[in-house]
Amino acid sequence: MSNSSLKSIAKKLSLSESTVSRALNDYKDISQSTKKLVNETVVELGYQPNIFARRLASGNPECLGFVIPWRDGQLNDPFLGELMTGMSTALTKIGWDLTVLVAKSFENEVELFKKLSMSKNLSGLIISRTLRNDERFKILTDLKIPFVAHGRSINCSNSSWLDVDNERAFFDMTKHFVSLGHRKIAHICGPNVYNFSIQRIEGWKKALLESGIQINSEFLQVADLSFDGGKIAMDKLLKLKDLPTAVSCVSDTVAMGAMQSMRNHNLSPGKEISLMGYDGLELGAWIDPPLSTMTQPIQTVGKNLAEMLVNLVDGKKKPSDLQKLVRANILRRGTDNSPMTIS
Amino acid sequence: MSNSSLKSIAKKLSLSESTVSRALNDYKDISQSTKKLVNETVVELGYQPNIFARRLASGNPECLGFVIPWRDGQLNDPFLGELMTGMSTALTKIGWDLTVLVAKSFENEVELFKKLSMSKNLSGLIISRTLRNDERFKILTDLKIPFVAHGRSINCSNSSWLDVDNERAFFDMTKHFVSLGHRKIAHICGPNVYNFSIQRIEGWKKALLESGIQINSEFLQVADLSFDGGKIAMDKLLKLKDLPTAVSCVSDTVAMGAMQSMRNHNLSPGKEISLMGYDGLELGAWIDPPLSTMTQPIQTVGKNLAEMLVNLVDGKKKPSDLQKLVRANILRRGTDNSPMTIS
DNA sequence: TTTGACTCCGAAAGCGTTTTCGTCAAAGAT
DNA sequence: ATCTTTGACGAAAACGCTTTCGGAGTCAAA
Repeated sequence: MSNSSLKSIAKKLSLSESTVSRALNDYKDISQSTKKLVNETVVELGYQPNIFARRLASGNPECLGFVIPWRDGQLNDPFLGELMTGMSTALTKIGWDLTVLVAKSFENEVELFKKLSMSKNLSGLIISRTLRNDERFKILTDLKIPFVAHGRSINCSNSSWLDVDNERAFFDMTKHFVSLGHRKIAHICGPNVYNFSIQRIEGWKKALLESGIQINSEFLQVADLSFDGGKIAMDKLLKLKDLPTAVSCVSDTVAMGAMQSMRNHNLSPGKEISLMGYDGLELGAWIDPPLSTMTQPIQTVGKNLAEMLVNLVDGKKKPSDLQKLVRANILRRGTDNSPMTIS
Repeated sequence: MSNSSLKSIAKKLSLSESTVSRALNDYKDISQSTKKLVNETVVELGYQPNIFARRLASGNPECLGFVIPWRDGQLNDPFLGELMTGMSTALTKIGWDLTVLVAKSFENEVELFKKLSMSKNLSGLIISRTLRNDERFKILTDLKIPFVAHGRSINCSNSSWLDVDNERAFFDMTKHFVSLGHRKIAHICGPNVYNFSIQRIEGWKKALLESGIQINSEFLQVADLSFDGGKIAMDKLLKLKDLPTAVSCVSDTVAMGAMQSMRNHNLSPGKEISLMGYDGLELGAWIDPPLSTMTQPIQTVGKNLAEMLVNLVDGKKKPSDLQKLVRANILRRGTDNSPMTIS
């Protein structure tokens, strides 16, 4: 049971508790031989330190908080589990904990931050669902709460973040359509409150420009990040005189809405019009035809987020030194094909 | 900042720390007047107790662990977020924390349990994805770790659990098909290692019997809990001479696989053959035709799970007193219709 | 007046670590 | 041979709270 403590180890080795403690924490003023002895006794006795005592004494909570992105009563992020799995595995390695926090609204989230900054229960925070102009960056910085954001914002240059290279992803996607022979490539983007919406549009535009294709403003449709949003946006695209032959969608969900719209117009997704989503949702493979998309290594992302935050908390790095861009990869499943008639 | 401590309150009120502490913890030997005073000063100073000190002194970690159901590298539970949101909201009310744990395999999970039982870092555990014969019930009981299971098992009578009334759900679903005029109702069930597989079969059977419909053993197909599993199972059903007019599927995922199979056979889901899934996945609404299913109030479930575990930890109740069955509701979306030709 | 019960509070000993500081012997420098 | 450095460890305070115990005060009953 929890019988083993520092004291028991000290007694067994005829050492003082402080020596044992420092041996475990790898202090330089402890000889290698005693360190070895201590470590052996630790496994022998199955010693588990009392984390609360340690956290009290050291002042380091050794605990990261993940703010679950709960907004307007909606939450069904299929990545959540994988993301947290990544974080958790990274943290358990070093004996830290991951606790989850829920913010039901923006105000609620700010209030949460303030409480945390007072209680010092958490070493740092991981936030997600960043907006184009996300006030949380400033608030957390002012409150001196170490944090790393999953996603960027307009004012994140002095903060720590990890994001997908959205621009690159949609550049790649669009280029991929071009290489398949498409020239009339539309883009259904998300609301511009989200930073990634802008970035993804940018990638789409750049690829078109680089391919010598003029940008048709009618080919850019804004959509809510939902099934219905995608459907409505595609409805609009299908009203155009000159239809696109490929559509790059801001998310898989939106793409599935777009597919629904196409079916309503008696069009087969991937035939008359190709399309791709983004997110790599597994369920995209379950529909007919299976949706092509772009994936990112979510679990690695979670691991990286946690590791970055730990470095931040340890004070080894400044926030601005901890910024990371990961890359998304094309996953061809069925809805990206060559145009039926090369124009 | 974290300047305020028990001491500061005590000093301000000319009381001893111990009195303040007991006032906050609502001891009976503190007068109402001082309790009031203390509570006022608490809000005035914005006092936040140091949870680590409290947990160290009291011996109660005030912290629940949720074991993320990670198996064979697969994890995409869309409920996870909502479930944890429910738990977290219930816990924050009483100042407890929710930390997540990941078990990469069964062995890994058991090892985790053992460590926890030694370190006493957590007050209790919430486990999920219970099997028909789930060893974890015995292991956790033996280790004296308080826990509540999300889902039942064959040997859970002395433990605390919360589960959907699976039998009832599939009874209702099947009855619903009957009321639509169906008589030839098949069931695609899950692997029998899962407890709910058995229960759902049971519900299907009972409804048929109660409706005076003889059970056709060919109408029961086992499937892996995956898209492909559903597809394969439906392939088999479609090979029968006498086709079913309705199919009750163990999960939405399986149902979507079944739909794929139907399309491959030039059948329209919901026309020649009706079908329903289970889980209430939102994405079921995004496909064509939208999948009818059964839903449960996931967030409430999470809240209940947490509350049950807190009661268990507090020792107010015995595990066997904390068992709860919740009900799932039919959600008609499009694939449940009357048979084309009433037989 | 004494006794007892009851109310309210303070003193103090923990809880199990970390961390600073001091000590002491042995090794090195002068 | 003396002085200083270095290496390795122990003593003890601190972290901020909980909880037991005892004691002072009040009031009513004996």
